[in-house]
Amino acid sequence: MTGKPPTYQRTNHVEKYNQNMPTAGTGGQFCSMLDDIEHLSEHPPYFSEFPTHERMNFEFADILCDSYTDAARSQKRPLPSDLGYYQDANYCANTNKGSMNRTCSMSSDENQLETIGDIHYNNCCTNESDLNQHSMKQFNACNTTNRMCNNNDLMCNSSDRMCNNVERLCSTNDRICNNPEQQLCSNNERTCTNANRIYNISPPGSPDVCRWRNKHPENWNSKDVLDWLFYTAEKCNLEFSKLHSENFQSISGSDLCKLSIEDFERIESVYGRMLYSLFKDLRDGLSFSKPPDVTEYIDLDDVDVFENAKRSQKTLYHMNSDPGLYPYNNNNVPEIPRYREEIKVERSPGPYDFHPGFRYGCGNQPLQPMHDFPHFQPPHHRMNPCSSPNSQFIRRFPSSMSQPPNRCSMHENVQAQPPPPPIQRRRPGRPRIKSLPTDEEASREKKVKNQHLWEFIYEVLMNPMYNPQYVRWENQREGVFRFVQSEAVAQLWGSLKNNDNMTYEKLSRAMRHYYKRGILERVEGRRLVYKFSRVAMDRVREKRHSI
DNA sequence: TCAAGTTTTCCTGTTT
DNA sequence: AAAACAGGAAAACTTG
Repeated sequence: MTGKPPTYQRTNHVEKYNQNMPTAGTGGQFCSMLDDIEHLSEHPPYFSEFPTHERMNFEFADILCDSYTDAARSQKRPLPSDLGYYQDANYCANTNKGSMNRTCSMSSDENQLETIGDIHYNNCCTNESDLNQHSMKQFNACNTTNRMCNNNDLMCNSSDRMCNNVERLCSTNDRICNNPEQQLCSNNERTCTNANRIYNISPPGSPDVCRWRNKHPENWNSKDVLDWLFYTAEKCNLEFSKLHSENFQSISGSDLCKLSIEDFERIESVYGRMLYSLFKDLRDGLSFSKPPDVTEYIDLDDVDVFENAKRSQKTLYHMNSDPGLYPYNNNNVPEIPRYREEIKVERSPGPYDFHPGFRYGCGNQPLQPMHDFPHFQPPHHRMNPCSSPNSQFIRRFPSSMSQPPNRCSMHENVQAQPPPPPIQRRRPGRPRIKSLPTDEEASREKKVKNQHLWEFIYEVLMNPMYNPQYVRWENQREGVFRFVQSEAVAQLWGSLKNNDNMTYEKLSRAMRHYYKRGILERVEGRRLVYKFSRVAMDRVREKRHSI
């Protein structure tokens, strides 16, 4: 790699992003950037313009490279020889933030530029000397603590902007509390303007991902364990690529409490010791008060969004001023966490909550009209058993996850449950749809059902809301990916197909059909790992370009 | 209406 | 022991 990058010049859209950054959630940022793709296609992709979120940078880099390359080709503009330079700058930052060891390679070779958006799993400069060597310090140099870039012109000083994804989403509660109307309005404007790329479902970063904070680890379910793991990984800047999160997938909190440090090291060879130390603090060093009653459902017909937000102000945690469970001291070492006093949580949508006609924004900003988002329209007849056409309830727990014993108890006041019917074996094959949809519904569902499973999986992989929490690339260039929360992905797929009964077992069966059809290739000896064939990768890229 | 393609469901057995 | 994998069979569903 030779040559000196041209001087960076701030452009208007950067200003715009920076204005948006403090309050927009991940989806909002991502969509806002996509809005500007047209502009960016006219300019070399200066990835260092996109601070704060390495995953988003990474996904976005793929799109930007393709977009810019395509635009340059179509207009017969020469591709800059230093295009890859900026990518390297970007990925150095990513690596130093502890996210992923990956970089784009740079080449003036035509074929290389053809796939400039691909990811090469080469070595990436990981320290300041490497950056100096590449003369990129002025652009996006990272300091040795792997936490900050030193380009003040580009980076946001606001703690809001610098916070990681989990922090941002968790603190949304507080933002809503601080200024609910302004916040909700601005989020409405910003969030997910590109329906083709962002799903209309509640993000995994909704306040439920912090639910583990509310209870002793002994009472965590397997989802809480994963939420804690990802929170800790983000907080401590662990490298997701090295984190064996799948080994925690089926572990409950009580099981986790029983594990020794050796067990932790066995199931998580890289960070096991550190995780054990942090978990031990949670397990032994804290006191918890038993949470009071939790409202399971809320009747949306009676909800005024702003009133709901104001009401939440009285009940939700004040996380904005919360330094986090693992506040950092001057040495960037997590300190012993402290829990806040338990406060009633009136309602917080779960990561897999769906609601016909509304979708969730970021964090606890729950309700937004969904008319503009046909891509992931939740099906109308996928309703909670408690619901009725005029009274719709948000389901708090996904069907595949741990559920409260009585879904309807809040509204039915703990009625006695009838004895369970005798287990009957259903006939094999797909059951018939119970009710015929309306024309409108049929049209919408038709669009949704046009998407094949493998395309859905790819979209999820490209969505920073779900990657790496639900799925993640093992090697994006080769199309190798891994399920992190397999049942959660199955839930997403099931909701898309109006199928409450979808499980990973069934989803994986459908995936295995792809082996014969050449869409997927086997990855021997690795659980939950699949690989897109070259053909599939090419097809899905074509499709994305055509959007 | 039909055929082909796709997905879902159930199943048994194997591997990790 | 449990989860994941493998793949056959049958049925439901979509699309052209």
